[in-house]
Amino acid sequence: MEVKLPTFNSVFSIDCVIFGFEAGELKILLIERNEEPFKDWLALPGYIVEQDESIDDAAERILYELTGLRDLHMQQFHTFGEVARHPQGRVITVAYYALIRINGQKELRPVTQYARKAFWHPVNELPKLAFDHSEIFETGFNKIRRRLNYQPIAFELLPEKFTLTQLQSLYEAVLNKKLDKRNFRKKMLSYGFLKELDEKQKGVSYRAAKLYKFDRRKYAKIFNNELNLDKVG
Amino acid sequence: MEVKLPTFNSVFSIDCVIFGFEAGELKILLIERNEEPFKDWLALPGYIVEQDESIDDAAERILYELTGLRDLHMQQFHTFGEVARHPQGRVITVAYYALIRINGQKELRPVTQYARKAFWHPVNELPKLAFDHSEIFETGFNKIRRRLNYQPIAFELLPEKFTLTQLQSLYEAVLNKKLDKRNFRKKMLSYGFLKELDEKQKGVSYRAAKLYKFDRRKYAKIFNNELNLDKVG
DNA sequence: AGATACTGTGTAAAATTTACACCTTTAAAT
DNA sequence: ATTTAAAGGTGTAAATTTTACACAGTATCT
Repeated sequence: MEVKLPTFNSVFSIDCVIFGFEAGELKILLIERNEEPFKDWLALPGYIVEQDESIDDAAERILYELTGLRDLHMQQFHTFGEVARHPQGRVITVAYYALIRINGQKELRPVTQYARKAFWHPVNELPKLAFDHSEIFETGFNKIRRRLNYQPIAFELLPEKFTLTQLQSLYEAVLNKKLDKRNFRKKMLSYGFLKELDEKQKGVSYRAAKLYKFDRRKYAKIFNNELNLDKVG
Repeated sequence: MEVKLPTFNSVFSIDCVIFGFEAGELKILLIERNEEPFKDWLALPGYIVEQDESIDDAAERILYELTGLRDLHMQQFHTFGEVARHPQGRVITVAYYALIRINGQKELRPVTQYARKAFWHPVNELPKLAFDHSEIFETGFNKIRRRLNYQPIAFELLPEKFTLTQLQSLYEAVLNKKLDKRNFRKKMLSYGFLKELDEKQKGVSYRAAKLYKFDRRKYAKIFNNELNLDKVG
């Protein structure tokens, strides 16, 4: 492939805002950088796109290399292109988000040197991050807050089987407000895409709640793969 | 500024999906290309980002150079990064949209050689466009369709003074469905951000309609600069 | 047996959305 | 002057959705 295009020393990168939900708290994935610039700072997992990979592929690869996580459903949400956002040159970065079940087993283990470690951090009280990563995080958080209302993203954060109270507290964490229990349940169940299981919560020291499952097929059928979880909050 | 980053021959570009509204029809701005590849094809206005400009600045400049239009409120909506989307090399493009009042006076005149001419084309029955521009257009159209419901973008497409029927037919054009006249008016007026003027439409051969103005201040006050024009359609 | 902690449930009032049709006004045509 | 054509402008009742609100039931632990 002959390249005739005018070029300059420029780099595409990817940054990832990965949300998880644990102990009633919303968290994101951070790394501790092991490379200049911003060595030792906390940052979003992010790195440089290769010549022969699409940005979607790059996002998956980079997240894997920096955190050991794979096969997330990542989605681009904004591109940051200020001239001076990177101290070493012109770097335009495409930001992606994903949502994931945090899971004791899944180990976070960077497979490159660029990150010393990767870990979950509550979205409240985030420290200052490297580069413009604080801004990227804010933009991504606003994005999923809005998307919660018309896409079934909540279910990607919960275990496969969950109670209605868990679902509600996730909504409360993302929207940052209290919801009414009876109204929330009525609304959620009315959609018809939650499947009630013949199973109950285990290991709690109080009355165990029923477990539910998100039924992706029914959801797609009902909403033609999108629509209007409006006014849950 | 020392560049230590790994690089490869790569290019950032911008493509613009500019919407206008005229004669009850939604249109977008196309150019006729005067350069290989895709010479003589129709395309979205788009070109390459310079080293020392932010992508937002680049979007404004490029639109101006290819069409003569300036000072639009452009907003990024998606980044396209497939490896082979450009036949001459790796080009990642950030797509922007803007909405504008089409206006007999405003002349469309490219100021570079890259475009032979620029013109408005109805969004229905678009021909095949260069590169992946048809896909970019579709993505942008879906975006504004959704945004219509929670951002005051409709008013950017209409003349400063407009009738409620014009407003309604714009909504109908974007959403591609008929709305009920009485309900539409009730809803729109209930928001309280439309200012009724002491003026009527002129030059029509039937009863002239009242003119209204979008009151940006009231809008911001009411909605804290955003929210919920939900369920107009 | 009692304490603790969360589960699970219904109803009435208020607000919003929907469906629906005809008379009025203006300019142009006759 | 009268008629015609074309769009302007208006209200109400029914249906649906949203909201506000409280307490008895059950599992576990001590």
